[in-house]
Amino acid sequence: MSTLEIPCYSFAARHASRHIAQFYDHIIADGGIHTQQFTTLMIIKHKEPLTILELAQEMAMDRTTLARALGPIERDGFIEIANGKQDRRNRIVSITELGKEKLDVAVKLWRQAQEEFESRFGVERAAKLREELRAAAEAVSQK
Amino acid sequence: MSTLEIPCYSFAARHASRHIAQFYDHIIADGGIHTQQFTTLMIIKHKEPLTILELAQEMAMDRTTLARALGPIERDGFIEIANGKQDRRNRIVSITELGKEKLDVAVKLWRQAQEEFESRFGVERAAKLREELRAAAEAVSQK
DNA sequence: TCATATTGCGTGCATATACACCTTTTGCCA
DNA sequence: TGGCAAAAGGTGTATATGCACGCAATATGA
Repeated sequence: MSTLEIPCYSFAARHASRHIAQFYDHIIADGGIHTQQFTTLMIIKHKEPLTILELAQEMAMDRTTLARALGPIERDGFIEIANGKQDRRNRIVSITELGKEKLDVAVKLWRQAQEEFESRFGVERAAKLREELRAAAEAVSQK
Repeated sequence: MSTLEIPCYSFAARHASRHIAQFYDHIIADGGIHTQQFTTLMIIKHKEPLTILELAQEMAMDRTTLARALGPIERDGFIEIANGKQDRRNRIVSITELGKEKLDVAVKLWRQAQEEFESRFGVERAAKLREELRAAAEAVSQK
């Protein structure tokens, strides 16, 4: 594989991200949601109720990207988005009972994916990589 | 940042990929192409002429994803896609003179991004991360 | 209190990503 | 050599990603 000939850190990250995401999606897809949606539901469940902006900050994502990602899981009835009472600019996101049920199934599949990844890559090595990815994201995010 | 509360390797990779890509794009954008397009042009320049499938394999990408990514850079005149002579199923990709000019400018900006990343994250550490990303992608790709 | 700045959000647009399905062309072998 | 499998590629559909821009609601200060 001549992929390595361009030592671009961005390409390396993108490349790994694509393949790892595919790996997870192929395992989690049976649960009816994608890996990205799984993460979103997990955050919502543990932090609800919260606004679009708060959710975007929790996930370190662009606000508009996240807002659009909510579309499919709202359409499928996994979350609800209501108008804010105190501040009417806000949109309040919360998980539904159906969403919690989906999440319960997905969590089991996600654990399988996590374990399979650790099995293939190594537990210590995986933890180290995750920490380095977090640090790299932080390094490029600071002004 | 409570992002860390979900120790998902897929989310960590996606998160880092997003932010690193943004970091690179903000530097390279002045050259008129995106980071992903830069990588594509680099590969094409050094491997041309090559088919869609060969290019996709070089970049370890899905064939259809890559084929669509060629649209904008073909439209802008940076590459040409011709029909194969020997095998008429093939589409032969090559870079144009305009594409080479764009690439020359982009390479300079890309080097700036590389150096800035290494400056922020550390040269050795960055090299190690890139290698681990490559290994992780390989680990999840094998059957 | 009113004008203005700020905040929270939605939308249009463009690229990125990949799966399912289809057509065309080629290769192979009975 | 005729038919069928395999290969190369294109298209429809759906999610992911983020920038520029605009609107409505809130906060602020004179």
